[in-house]
Amino acid sequence: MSQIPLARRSPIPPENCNLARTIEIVGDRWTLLILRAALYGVRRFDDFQAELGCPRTVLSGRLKILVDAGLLTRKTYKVPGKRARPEYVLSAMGISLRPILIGLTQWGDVWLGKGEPPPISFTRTGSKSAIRAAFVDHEGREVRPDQIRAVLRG
Amino acid sequence: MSQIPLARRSPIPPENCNLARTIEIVGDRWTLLILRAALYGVRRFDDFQAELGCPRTVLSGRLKILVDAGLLTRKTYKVPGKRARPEYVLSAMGISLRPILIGLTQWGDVWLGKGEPPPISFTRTGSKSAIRAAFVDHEGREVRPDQIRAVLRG
DNA sequence: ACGCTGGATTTAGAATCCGAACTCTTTCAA
DNA sequence: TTGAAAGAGTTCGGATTCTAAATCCAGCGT
Repeated sequence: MSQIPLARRSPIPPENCNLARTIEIVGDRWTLLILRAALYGVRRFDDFQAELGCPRTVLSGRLKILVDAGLLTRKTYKVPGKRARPEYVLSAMGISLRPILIGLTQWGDVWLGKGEPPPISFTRTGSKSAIRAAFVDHEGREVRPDQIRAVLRG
Repeated sequence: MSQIPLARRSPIPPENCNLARTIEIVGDRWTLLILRAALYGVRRFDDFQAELGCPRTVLSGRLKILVDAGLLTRKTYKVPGKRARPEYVLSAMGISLRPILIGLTQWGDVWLGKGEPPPISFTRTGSKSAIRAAFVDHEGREVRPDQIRAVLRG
């Protein structure tokens, strides 16, 4: 079934791979859920907390990490008649994770959705048919998974 | 900068979302690295361990989770003159995560690669130019990020 | 019988997680 | 002027989970 030939080691040690550095940042339960919420427009501490139901200590720590890493920007907002408060807004760096989050969602729809239609799907503006995360070449044409080749630098 | 309008909650509670179920499985440091190695062809316990440098207890537990979830299949291999051993081979379910791993890698290349060219890149078979993660419509044509709309079921 | 090898569990200590309560500051209302 | 409310955290034990290292176990070759 698997077309992947046996290997004892990967061609690139994980710690040299940018994937590992990425996982350092987003590779945990809460962080990905925080980013999901942020992509839907959630920005405030208590809103994140109500959304995730995670301990406030953990949320506070994760937000700090995401700000330090540059995925979130800490700004100040002020509702008239209320005191100024911080809000956590996605940076371009954070927004660019959107295809991956949607890709993960769609993977879950396919493999974990128990026959039910997915609760949320994505379309092009003004169209009805669904879009999906995929790979494209430099001209914007889809590259199917079996056409993908890895190329080592060297 | 952010075009995302403020929201107090996401339109779908995380626990109903297939993304959350996905994150339950792959949302930790080691699991994603295990899948990375598996996609490169690593299959055996000690090879995974040497590759990741993670505690054997953790590896053993994670492999069990991935087998139970259906991403890995536990098979038996036998080198003549040695005893039979289990090996952990990606199922179709596991292999279909490859685009996401590649997407994460490329995200890291862009945002975390310190000016260096990425150690590994991806192309279409027989081509030289790089591919990238994006969205496509049902005909395989790219949809730009600002054209994406989320549609709720109901 | 003995050691080797690869897969996996045991153990003890460190780090992390969790929930609940508490702090701090400004604003509004009595 | 006193006090309650709101939002964003921090503090605090106790429960999990992680880590590293040692150990166990089964079959193979000698």
